[in-house]
Amino acid sequence: MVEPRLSRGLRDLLPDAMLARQRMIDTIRGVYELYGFSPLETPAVEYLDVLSGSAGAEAQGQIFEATNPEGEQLGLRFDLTVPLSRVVSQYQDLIFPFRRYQVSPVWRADKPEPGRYRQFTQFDLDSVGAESEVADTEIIAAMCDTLDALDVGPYLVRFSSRKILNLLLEYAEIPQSGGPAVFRILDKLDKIGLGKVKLELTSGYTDESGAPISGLGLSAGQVEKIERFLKIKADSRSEVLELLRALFGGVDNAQQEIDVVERISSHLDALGYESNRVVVDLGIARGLAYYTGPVFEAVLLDAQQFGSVFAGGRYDNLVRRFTGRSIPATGASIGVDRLLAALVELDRVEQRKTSSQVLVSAMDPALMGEYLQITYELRRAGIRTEMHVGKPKRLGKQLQRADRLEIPYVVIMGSDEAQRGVVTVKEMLVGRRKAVEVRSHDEWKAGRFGQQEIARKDLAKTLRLLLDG
RNA sequence: GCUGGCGUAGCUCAGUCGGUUAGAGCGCCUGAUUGUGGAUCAGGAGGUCGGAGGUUCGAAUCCCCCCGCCAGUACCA
Repeated sequence: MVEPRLSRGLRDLLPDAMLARQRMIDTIRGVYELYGFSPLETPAVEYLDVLSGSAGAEAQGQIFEATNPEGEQLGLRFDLTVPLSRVVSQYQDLIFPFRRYQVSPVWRADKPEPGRYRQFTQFDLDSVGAESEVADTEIIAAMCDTLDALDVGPYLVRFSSRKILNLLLEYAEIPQSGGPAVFRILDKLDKIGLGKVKLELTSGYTDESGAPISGLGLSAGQVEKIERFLKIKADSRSEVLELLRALFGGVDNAQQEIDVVERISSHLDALGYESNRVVVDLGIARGLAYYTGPVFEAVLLDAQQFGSVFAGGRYDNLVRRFTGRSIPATGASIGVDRLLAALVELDRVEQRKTSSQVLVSAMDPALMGEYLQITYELRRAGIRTEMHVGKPKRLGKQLQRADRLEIPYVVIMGSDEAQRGVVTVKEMLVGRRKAVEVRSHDEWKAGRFGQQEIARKDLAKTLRLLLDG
């Protein structure tokens, strides 16, 4: 015997999880198609060198490796952006800008943690070949429209630009090569607070568990400049940008880079995406390794512990390793599993165990054909219907199934109903509500809760009304 | 990766000075009720005590190694 089991970090998505998830994916797809993006699918497995070159040394350990029968080294994709850059490099006769969406699982050999799995699904939206910040604007607007369509409650999209962070390095007189280390610390601002960020930028400290955190060794003057940058806050995007212009007054090229962000902001203003949901937040850093321009991320304000559920940015250099030249690209990615987990936590998704709306029960073997007729009549009327497919046995078992699967209606027809040309429709919820007050089983059985008899010919019409009502 | 805690039935757990046949609650199955899902009652199934090795007349219990899970911490293109 083999023990049925999954390797760590992997999980099954049972029907109740899948129903909510598929509804979510359908909603997102609807918004992306409204924007005129087109679908793309790529294989889960790629050549290892196609995957690994872009990611830097630390990514290597996170790739699940595989081989094919020819003995070639392959790996499972760890994001959808690298396969996209392969595709746009490989099919140069695509019509650019290539605007695509893709929803697919990706694999990372990380240590699994709550809400974090080794296989998870991303839903990406990207424009490849568009240099203009209009493309970035569209991505941010699509993020808002998607979150609205998903009815996630209050959220905030924050954006900034990787180039502004590079200007910060210049302003604080930190060599560009020190950028990643500095940004990684700034990225923790929300989590650990300004005090610890400053310590980590300078001398380091020892945390509560006694673990030493080493510092970067920046000078007090440098840290003060960084702090001044981080403290830029204002009610509107344009005020933030004005303060930034003032702070970076003496930095070369600063005004042009700020102009880019300003143009995105004013496009968003013109479209009605205002500072109540899209803000310029200079503290956001994002993944950093391949972003070259604007970066964005969205958080749900009532579920901030889930972090950013939707994030992205501009990455103009990613295809260079395939083609030798840069193609501008910008996009964003939804962590489908993380966002769904947040919505479940917020009780903002309907959780069902089946899509069935009606169960047609079967009691009398002689009426099997009739049960099938009823079932298909309902299906052809667009009502999601299942029929009792086992032996026609105890009605109680069949009602129990409807109860457990939360199927709202059961159609009951025995020989007496059949003779009279009627069927019984039972609304399960009524009995479920009554159950708390009913004491004796006889009373429960005799109650026939939520049942009504209707003419056989009116069945589909009646159920349609009940379901729509 | 590091530190600590924990692994006993589908789930939550009890059971260690080593001692007969490893228990409970919930859940599941069957019946009371072959036309009524809740409740109740009766009966039943379900265990390599995480795995391998060791000590012992005897190990769920003690020792060693490994694996897994949980919490914190680090990392996360």
